[in-house]
Amino acid sequence: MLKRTHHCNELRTAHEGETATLAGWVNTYREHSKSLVFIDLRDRHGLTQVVFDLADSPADIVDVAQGLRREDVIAIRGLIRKRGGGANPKLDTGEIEVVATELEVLNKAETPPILPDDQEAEKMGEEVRLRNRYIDLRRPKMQRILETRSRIAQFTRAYFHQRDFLEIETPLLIKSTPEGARDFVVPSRLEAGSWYALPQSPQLFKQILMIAGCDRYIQIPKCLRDEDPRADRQAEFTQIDLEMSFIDQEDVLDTMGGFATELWKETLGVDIGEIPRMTWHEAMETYGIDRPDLRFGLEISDISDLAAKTDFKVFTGAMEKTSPMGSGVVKAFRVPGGVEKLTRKMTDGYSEWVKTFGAGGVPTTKCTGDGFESGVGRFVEPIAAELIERLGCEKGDTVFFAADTWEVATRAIGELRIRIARDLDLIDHDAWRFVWVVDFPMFELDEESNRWVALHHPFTAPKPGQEGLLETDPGKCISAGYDLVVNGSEIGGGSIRIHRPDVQQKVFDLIGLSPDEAEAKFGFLLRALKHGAPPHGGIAFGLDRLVMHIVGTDNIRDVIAFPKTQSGGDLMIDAPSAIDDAQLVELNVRSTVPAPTA
RNA sequence: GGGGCGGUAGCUCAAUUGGUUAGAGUACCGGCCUGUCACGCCGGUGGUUGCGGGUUCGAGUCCCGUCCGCCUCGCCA
Repeated sequence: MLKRTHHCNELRTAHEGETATLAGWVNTYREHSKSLVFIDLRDRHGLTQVVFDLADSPADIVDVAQGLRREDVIAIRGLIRKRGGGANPKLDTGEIEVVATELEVLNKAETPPILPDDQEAEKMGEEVRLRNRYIDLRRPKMQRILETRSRIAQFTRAYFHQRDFLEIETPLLIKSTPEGARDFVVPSRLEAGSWYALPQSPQLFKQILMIAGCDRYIQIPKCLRDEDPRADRQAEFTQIDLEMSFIDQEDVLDTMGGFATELWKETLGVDIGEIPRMTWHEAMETYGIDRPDLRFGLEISDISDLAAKTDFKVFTGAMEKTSPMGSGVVKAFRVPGGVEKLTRKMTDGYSEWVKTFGAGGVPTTKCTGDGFESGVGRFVEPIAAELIERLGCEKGDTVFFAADTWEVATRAIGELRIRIARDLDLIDHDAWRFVWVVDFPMFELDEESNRWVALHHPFTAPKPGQEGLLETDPGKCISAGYDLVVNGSEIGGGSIRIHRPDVQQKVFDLIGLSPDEAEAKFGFLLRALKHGAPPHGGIAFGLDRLVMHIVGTDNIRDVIAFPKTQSGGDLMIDAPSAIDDAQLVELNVRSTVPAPTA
C-alpha cells in the first residue's frame, strides 16, 4: 500500500517539484477526455487536485483513473507542480496539483446514497444523513465540528489537570433513585429480578469522592435520561462534571467562569469579559425565564398594582387567582416601534401561541404618546400615565400584557419576549452574553401532590444563613445553586452540596422521602456524610451545548457523532431492536408486548 | 401522551378540480472532449408515490388506520 506523506490540505507552491503520496476519498472527478482526468482528493483536512495526464502519467493508471467515481478510496503518488490552467482560489491547495505517477485503488465505493457535501447537506433530509452517518461525517463541516469537540475536551482536561483536579471514572451500572428524570435500566443476570440504572449524572459518586478525600474531581462522563429529546437535548449526552472540597460558591464561580472565559478565548478568540450575576428572582421578574437572553431588551415589568386600579376583568380576574407563588399578577413589556413592525396577523398569532403555555391570550395595545389606543387600550386608559412611566413607553410602541397566576403569566410573557425578539430580528447574533443565575429557591410546591420538590436536586445546600428556613418556611429558603447561561441557553449548573447528615435528612423529610425510603435509596450517602464529609460543591457543564454554541448550530445532533432521533432510535445501526428469547430468559425478564418485527 | 409540519426516482423537488404512460435537476450507465475545478456536450437506465385498508369508472391527489422524520407542549431533580 502506498503510505501517505502529506494530508490533503498541506501542499503549497513551496512544495513544487517534490514528490508526494496522498490518500483519501474521491470528492469529485472531472473526466476531461480519455487522456486527462482530474480528481479532487479529500481527507479530513481538505482537498487536493490530482491530475492524470497522458503526457505525464503512465497510460495504465490514466485508464484506471477514468473509472474512478465519488467516494472511491485511493492512494496516489506523484509530482507536485503548479497548476497548468490557473489557480483555484476556493481551495487552500488551489495553487498546485499532484500529477499522478502511481495509483492504488484501495476500495471502490458503491454509488453513494448521499454525498458528503456541505451545501447539499443543507437541503438534505436529516433522516437520510443519519442513516448514512459514515458518509455524512465526511463532510468538511462535520469534520470541523468533531475536531472542535475534540479540542474542547482536550482543553478541558488540560485546564483542570493544571488546577490539581483528578480525573476519575464513575460507574455506569448504578442504582435507580426516585426524583429526577426517568432512568434507563439494565436487568441484572446474576441477581434475578434486580435492575441497574444508567446514571443521569455522576452526582452522588462525585460527592462520595469528595468524602473520600479526592479534593478535586473532573470527568467527562456520558449521562442518560430517558426523557423525550428536543432540538437541544438528547437522552444520551455528555457533561463536563466536576466537584471541589473546602470551597464555597465563589470558588466554583471563579473556577468555572475562568474556564468559560479561557475556553471562548481558545476556541473563538473572543473575550467574554467579566460574567455578570443575576438572582433567579430578577431573572424571572425581568425576563420571565431562569435562563435570560441578554442579547436584547424588551424587559418585563410587573404592573399588578396598576392593573388593580382598572375595571378590566382580564386583569382583575387574573389577580384573584392563587397559586403556590401567591396571588395572580399582570406583567407587561413594550416593543419599541412595534406599531410599525408588528402586523395584526403577528399579534393575533401570539395570542394563539401563548395558549401552549397555559395563558388565555395576550392583551395588546398601542401607545399614542400620552395614551393608548386599540386592543385593550380603553381598559388601561385609567392607568395610562402611570403605565407609560412604568414601562417607559413612547409613541409607536406596542405593549403586550400577560395576566394570570404568577407562574403562567411569567412563563407566557417570557416566551413571548423571546419570540418577538426573533420575529423582529432584535437579537445580536455576534454577541456572547453570559450570566450567572444565582439564589434559586430550594424548593417549589408541586400542585398535584402538594409536596415540596427540590428545584435543583435534593443534595443542594441552603445558602449560608438560610438553614433555619428549612424548618420555618421552606418556600422562602434560598439555595446555594447556580446556573451559567449564555445567550438564553443554560450551559451549566451546580451547587454547594449538603455536607451534614442532619441537613440532608431534613431535606429528604421536606420532599416527602420517608426515613425508610431515604435509607433504601440514599443510605450510602447518609452514611458517608456521617464519616467525615468536607464542605464541597461543584458544577456540570453540558459539553454538547458548549460545542453547539462554539460551532454555531442549534441542532444538538450536529455535534454528536452518532445521535439518536426524536423517538430514541439510531437510524444507522437500527437500535433499539428486539433481542433473542434466550437473552430474556437469561436475564429473568419477560416482555409484556409482542416482540417488534425486525 | 397532546399539537403542528413533512414522507413521490439514490438525493432535492414538481405533478390543475381526482383523469392519458408520474416529470425535472442531480446522481448513475454509455459516447465525445488535454486544463478542468459544480467541467461541458449527446444519449440512456432508474418509481410498491412510506405501509395497510376504504371511497370511486379512475387515487400521488379524497377518507380511515399505521409507521418513520423534524418542531413543540407535557416531561427533562
